Amino acid sequence: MTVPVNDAPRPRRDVARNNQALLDAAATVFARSGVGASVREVAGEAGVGVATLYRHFPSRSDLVAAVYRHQVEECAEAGPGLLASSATPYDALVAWVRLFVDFLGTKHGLARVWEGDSAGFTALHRMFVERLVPVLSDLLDAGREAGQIVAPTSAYQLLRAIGDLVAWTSPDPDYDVRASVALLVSGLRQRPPAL
Amino acid sequence: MTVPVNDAPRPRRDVARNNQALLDAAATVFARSGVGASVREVAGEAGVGVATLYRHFPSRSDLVAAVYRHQVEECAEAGPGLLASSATPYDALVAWVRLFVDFLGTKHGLARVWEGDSAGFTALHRMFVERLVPVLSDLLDAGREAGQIVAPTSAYQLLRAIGDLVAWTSPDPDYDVRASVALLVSGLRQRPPAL
Amino acid sequence: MTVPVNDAPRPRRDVARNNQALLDAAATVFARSGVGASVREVAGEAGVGVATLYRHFPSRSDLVAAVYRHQVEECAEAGPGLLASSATPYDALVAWVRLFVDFLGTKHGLARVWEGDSAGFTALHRMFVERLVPVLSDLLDAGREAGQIVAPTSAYQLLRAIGDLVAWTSPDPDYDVRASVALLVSGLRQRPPAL
Amino acid sequence: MTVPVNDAPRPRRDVARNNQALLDAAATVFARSGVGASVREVAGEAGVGVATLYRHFPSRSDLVAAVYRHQVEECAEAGPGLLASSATPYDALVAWVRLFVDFLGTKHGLARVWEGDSAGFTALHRMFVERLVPVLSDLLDAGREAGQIVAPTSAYQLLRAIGDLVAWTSPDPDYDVRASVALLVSGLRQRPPAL
DNA sequence: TATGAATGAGAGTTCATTCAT
DNA sequence: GATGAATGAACTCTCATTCAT
Repeated sequence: MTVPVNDAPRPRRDVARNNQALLDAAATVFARSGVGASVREVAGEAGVGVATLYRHFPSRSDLVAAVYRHQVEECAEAGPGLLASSATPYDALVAWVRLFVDFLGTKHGLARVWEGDSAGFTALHRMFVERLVPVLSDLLDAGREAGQIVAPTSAYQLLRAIGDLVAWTSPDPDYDVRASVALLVSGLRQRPPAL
Repeated sequence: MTVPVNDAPRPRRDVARNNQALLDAAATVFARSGVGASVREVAGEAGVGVATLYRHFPSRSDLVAAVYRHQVEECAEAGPGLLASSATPYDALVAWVRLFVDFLGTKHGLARVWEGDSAGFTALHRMFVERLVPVLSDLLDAGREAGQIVAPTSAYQLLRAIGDLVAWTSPDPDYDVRASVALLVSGLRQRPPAL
Repeated sequence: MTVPVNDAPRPRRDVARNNQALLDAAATVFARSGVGASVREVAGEAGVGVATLYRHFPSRSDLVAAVYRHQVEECAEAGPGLLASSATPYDALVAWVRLFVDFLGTKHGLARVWEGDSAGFTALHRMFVERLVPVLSDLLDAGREAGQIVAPTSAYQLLRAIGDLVAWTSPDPDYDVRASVALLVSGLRQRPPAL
Repeated sequence: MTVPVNDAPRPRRDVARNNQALLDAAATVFARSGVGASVREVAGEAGVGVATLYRHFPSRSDLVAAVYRHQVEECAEAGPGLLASSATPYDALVAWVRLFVDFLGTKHGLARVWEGDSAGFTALHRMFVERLVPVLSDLLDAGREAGQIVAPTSAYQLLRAIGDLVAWTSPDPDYDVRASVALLVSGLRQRPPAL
């Protein structure tokens, strides 16, 4: 009798190590030079050859998505809990947006997530839509049901607005991104003007 | 024999012509390919050599600023009139924002205006601050005096938020920039949540 | 305890299997993508790792030679028979050339056999010279003895000419390699012009 | 009255100089490393940057064609004269082939001219067909009319056969390309065997 | 003054070969 | 013995900017 313990042999030690090194390096480099950083810079930071980077992440899209996957997941998973533990749905929404802003806050150039696939952001774009939109949608629904939210804004629309606001963050002492996001969220409480 | 009548002689005819041709070309190209368009594309569109472009506008910053100067002026000048002709200061603010959004609407990649001088946007940045911030400031003050605006948002803060929202516009049928801006403006009517 | 019965123990079953798989794969791949095909393609076709390929055939030269060894042998062995069964030595020569052309016909890029070892063809080159030149030499001698061949062309010279003609075959509907070879062989029947 | 001396202003001195330097360099490098040599090698040999090479010759095809244009022209132009000055059409053919072989003789890797456009030889291929085929065709026709040539070989077919024979020339003391070509041409004098 | 050719660094990507597992 | 991940040099091509004409 044959007992296939595991179809896929466990990954080699060094492969896993490199993979992690690449993710760490990419995170560092992306934070430093923006998401458009050169592949060489990332590989160099990780201490591996460029081809190794290509082996692990065939397209830039894959790398970008991989780098942010964990954080996207955390964001997505936090939604229901916040809804349960907050005083009101609107409070939950605010709390979740805070989380999302914290996540995006340190990344440069992440606004380009929204540009179709022009720059290799398709995978991350999809992750955002697939994981985050439903979560935010639930929060908005709850807020609407409670009468706290009246603006007819879709989850995607709001997510993207926040994203655009936060993602191109540049160090400007006279500008407070979080205040802008707060303004935006605050706008949900009433009918917005026609523009 | 040459007699320099004047220290700053009026510019030669062809120089002026080239200058205008370059501005027109840049406007066209920026609208088509974004502000990051290649210098060759602009020079080619204007029908002049690249070096001519460099002579007229030593840095990209200068070119970008020159291209948008007129429109920035128009925006700035429209402020007082709107305040006078609108039913309420808030209405005037909304109307002015509409103008501003219209202005930014057709440019691609203008978000970079806010990135210090990283991509040569310093001059435009300064124009925005010098001409537009005071105008928007007046509008906000009026709204506040009328009790219509309560959020403690500075003119610069608001300008930049709108800019970030509008400028990275990519053709996404599921996203409506103006709706996001409306949300933001609507948020001015009450105290925003702490974030 | 290990008792080495034999200095050269017969190869392990799987080793032999891999060897054959590699040869088959190489034949397939060479026919499809040319002799310059990537090592990964060959290894992949064989279903083994690249390093296995390198173990079996340390240099590309070895692989190429091994792949064509059988066919070279067949060609070599057919010579005497043709001489015996053909009406005239010249007919035998033509028949043998046909065989040789058939052999080369399906391989791409085999002209490089003649480039010293630049691309790893030394081993195959040697096989050609050692096995085929004598056979062709006999055919030429017979033809000469019968008075059918008068051009002072050596076997190596002729072999190589045919090889160059046939081997760089590219799919060109306006070109018929066999016709060129026929022309060449036909030239043997008289003194060629000085060139 | 306007007298347009020349619509296109005469090329700048340095441009012409660079152009020539590039052609010379390419000729040198092609002779040394083959036609597949890297663009950097050519640019380096010419003492210019790679981009300069790209400006002058946008595709490899253009460079290759330019390098050999003069010689192709000479070959083409020599045809009629040879026909007039030779004792017989066949002698003229032989003389012309000699010229052609001289031309191809020093180039490495020129066999690839015949590979469709796979490697950037399209332009040269076209030159060969357009300029040389008609010339060779006339020679063959004359030979046929004189009864000296009987093989039903087209000019293109013959040109290509010679090309394949000559072009992959590698330094092999035991092999004489010219002898092979002589054999081929000699074959034209009678019906070739079926192959 | 206007031109566009020259520059050279840097981008992404591929591949034969080696080496740790 | 077999594996396939890692390597790093090589490739083509592009661009903002400078400089000779």
